[in-house]
Amino acid sequence: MTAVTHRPFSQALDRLRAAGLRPTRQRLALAKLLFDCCDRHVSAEQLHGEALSSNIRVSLATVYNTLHQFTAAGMLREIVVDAGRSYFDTNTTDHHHFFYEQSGRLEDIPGDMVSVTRMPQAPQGTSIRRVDVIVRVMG
Amino acid sequence: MTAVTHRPFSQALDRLRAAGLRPTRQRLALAKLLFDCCDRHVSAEQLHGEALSSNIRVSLATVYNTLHQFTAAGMLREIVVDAGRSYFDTNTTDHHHFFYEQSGRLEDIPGDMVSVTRMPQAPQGTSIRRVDVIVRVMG
DNA sequence: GTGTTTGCAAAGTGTTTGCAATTTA
DNA sequence: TAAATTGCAAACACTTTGCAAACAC
Repeated sequence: MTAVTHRPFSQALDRLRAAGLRPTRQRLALAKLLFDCCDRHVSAEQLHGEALSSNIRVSLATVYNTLHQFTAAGMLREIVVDAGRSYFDTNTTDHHHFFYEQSGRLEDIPGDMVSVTRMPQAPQGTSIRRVDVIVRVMG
Repeated sequence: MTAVTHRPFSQALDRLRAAGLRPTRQRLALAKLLFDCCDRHVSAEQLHGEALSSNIRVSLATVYNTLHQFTAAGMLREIVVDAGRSYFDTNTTDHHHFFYEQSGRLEDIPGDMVSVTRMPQAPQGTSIRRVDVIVRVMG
């Protein structure tokens, strides 16, 4: 009961420190919601809702700012599958997505389950930033 | 000079007829802008601008409606690469896209230049509607 | 004529911004 | 205390909607 005290924010804290972001109450709470569980795909609106449900007072604007800061810091990856809504993925490793067109849900496809072969050259003077494979499913 | 008269709207007309859409002045004009030239990637705003430049009186709402009707009829394909803007692609054959993150421009990659192998199974009770590969480039 | 399509303006969505008040180091 | 961060409300960009007028068949 001495050194092994429960430290609920340690992971979040470390992540923020590593990213050079001040660990404010809001950022810590959002980081905890995002990273303490499994891999997640959240929209800003969703995360804001979760924060409020958890009695974390945070404005939607701050949620947007925070999601973008986390993305810029490489802690999140932004996924676009649907005009008019951004999803943020806590899994930043190489992987792709199933998109359920009816429900709007996203699901990871592990990177090694899809191989893109015969990639074209990047056009003159450009470099490839990322290759997104989106498998759109129905039913 | 008899049967081979120039018929500027025939392609557009035929396409509309085939889709069961009444060939109204607006739809004909938009179809002409979309399909008379090469393969194109347009946003609604863009197409509306082109229509106005060509002295075609059409409202933005009608451009949206028309793009969606054409998409439903399989004449266009909607591409989402950028939250908050839809692009419509006149190339409905199997192919993929380069997306220039700086300019927001889209460019086709012929279907046979990319091979996706080792595709995962569609999840239980779903079927694959489409696989989109987006190669995001910078520079 | 009759049902479809259009235009307009208004409403809706999701996101960003400007700035004063607050918080962090 | 100085600089970063936050909240709010307003602004924004894009898209959809409702309904009367115009149009195609």
